[in-house]
Amino acid sequence: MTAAIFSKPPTAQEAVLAEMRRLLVTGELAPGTPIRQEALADRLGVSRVPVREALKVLEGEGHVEYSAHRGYVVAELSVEDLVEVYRLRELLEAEAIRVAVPKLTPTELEAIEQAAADVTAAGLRADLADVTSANRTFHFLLFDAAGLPRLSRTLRQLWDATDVYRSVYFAAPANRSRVNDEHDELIAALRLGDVRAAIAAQASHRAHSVEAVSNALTT
Amino acid sequence: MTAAIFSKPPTAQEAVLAEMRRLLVTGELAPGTPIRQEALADRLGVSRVPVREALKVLEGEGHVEYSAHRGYVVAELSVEDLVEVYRLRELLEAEAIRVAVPKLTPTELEAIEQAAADVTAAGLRADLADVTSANRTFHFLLFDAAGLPRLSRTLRQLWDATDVYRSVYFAAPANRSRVNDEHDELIAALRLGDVRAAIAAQASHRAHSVEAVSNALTT
DNA sequence: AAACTGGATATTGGATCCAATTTAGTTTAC
DNA sequence: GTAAACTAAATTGGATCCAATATCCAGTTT
Repeated sequence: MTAAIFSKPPTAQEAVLAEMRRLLVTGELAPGTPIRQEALADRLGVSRVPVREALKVLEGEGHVEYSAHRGYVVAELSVEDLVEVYRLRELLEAEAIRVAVPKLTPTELEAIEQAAADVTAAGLRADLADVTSANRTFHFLLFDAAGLPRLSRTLRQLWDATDVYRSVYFAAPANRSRVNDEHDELIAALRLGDVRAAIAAQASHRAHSVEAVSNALTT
Repeated sequence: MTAAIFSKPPTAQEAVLAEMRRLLVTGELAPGTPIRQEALADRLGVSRVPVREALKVLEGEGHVEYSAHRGYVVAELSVEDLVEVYRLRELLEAEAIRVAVPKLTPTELEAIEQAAADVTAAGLRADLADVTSANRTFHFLLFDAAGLPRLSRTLRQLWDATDVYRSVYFAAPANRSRVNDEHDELIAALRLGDVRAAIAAQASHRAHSVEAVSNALTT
């Protein structure tokens, strides 16, 4: 009897971390705002200690910036940063696809297709949070299939860095429907085991989103 | 009288972090060993709080692994990990060189040449720690010249992950002298502004070290 | 003898308290 | 009137204390 379904936060730092991530992507903690540890701790019903540990994690991921004795502020993302992130994603996602596609099992492919369907379903419900998370699942099922843990980790960091803007992107129904088409195109390439086409599909997919988001940033 | 030239540790977590990094690269904290927070804190003359914050940073960098209520253990690096790290370096360092070389200023080039000289000098003194740090300075002067902060950050993470083995590599005098030649070759390419040659030089440089280190790992 | 149970011990997780530093505001000197 | 210097408040950094969890070991049961 492998244990109960304990929905669980086994530890407070994790709960704090999860909640802070939510605050960051929803923009409740907006870029540039200083983070008052005590206020945050009170709000989450814990002491400052787990908050500080969570902040150290977020600092490592680049979501907050730290200055000794001065505290943490929510990191800002410039257009240059955005372009850089997408360029790095281009290089690394291509590698992930190169490695993953030849080893894709039918089971993995099926899971990917299911994830794409989830994106579509969430899109029809206009549930932005679900779209975002299903979309992430879709892409990382593929990336993780490469079996390169550090590559996955690095890609996750890069995705995290721009997560704030992903829900903005999915807010437009036009973008949501285009994303579905692009996912289908990628899946078709995966079914054929066509590495080149898969990389190309992922590239145009990425290009569309960087364009949309950088427009949103500059305006 | 603004005090001394910041001999420095403004904060204890940073001091702990620096010391732990040293313990990790020297192998005094060997891969696989559990980290007892209190023992470590006593040893460093601080309480457990700054130790825990430093550990969170190291966790983010992949140097230690964490399990709730079970604590931290020093991460192990398999040969597969090593190969993966070097493959990612290959992709990202090529990009850094592509961007940096065309914008290299004479000042930057001079600094790079100076760093190469420092590597040689430290090598003659057989000062492994200095060789390692001068070597790192040499390469990152070039990478940083690309002006892409996230790329630099990611590359630093990858370098850090294998730092443990770098001093092993430099321990052999033959490796030290070969490294000098390879640095010269890279510098020559930089002087000419030859991106392709610079990438090639960096690639063979990297190939030699991955070969040596993975030999050391398997034996 | 093997497996389970209970409890003692070690270790981590979190809360509270105090110290150190920064920041803002005010005063004072020139 | 401006700028340096001092003071007070806010905020972070660190230490200590207590709670929660895991680990280890003895004892019991089968």
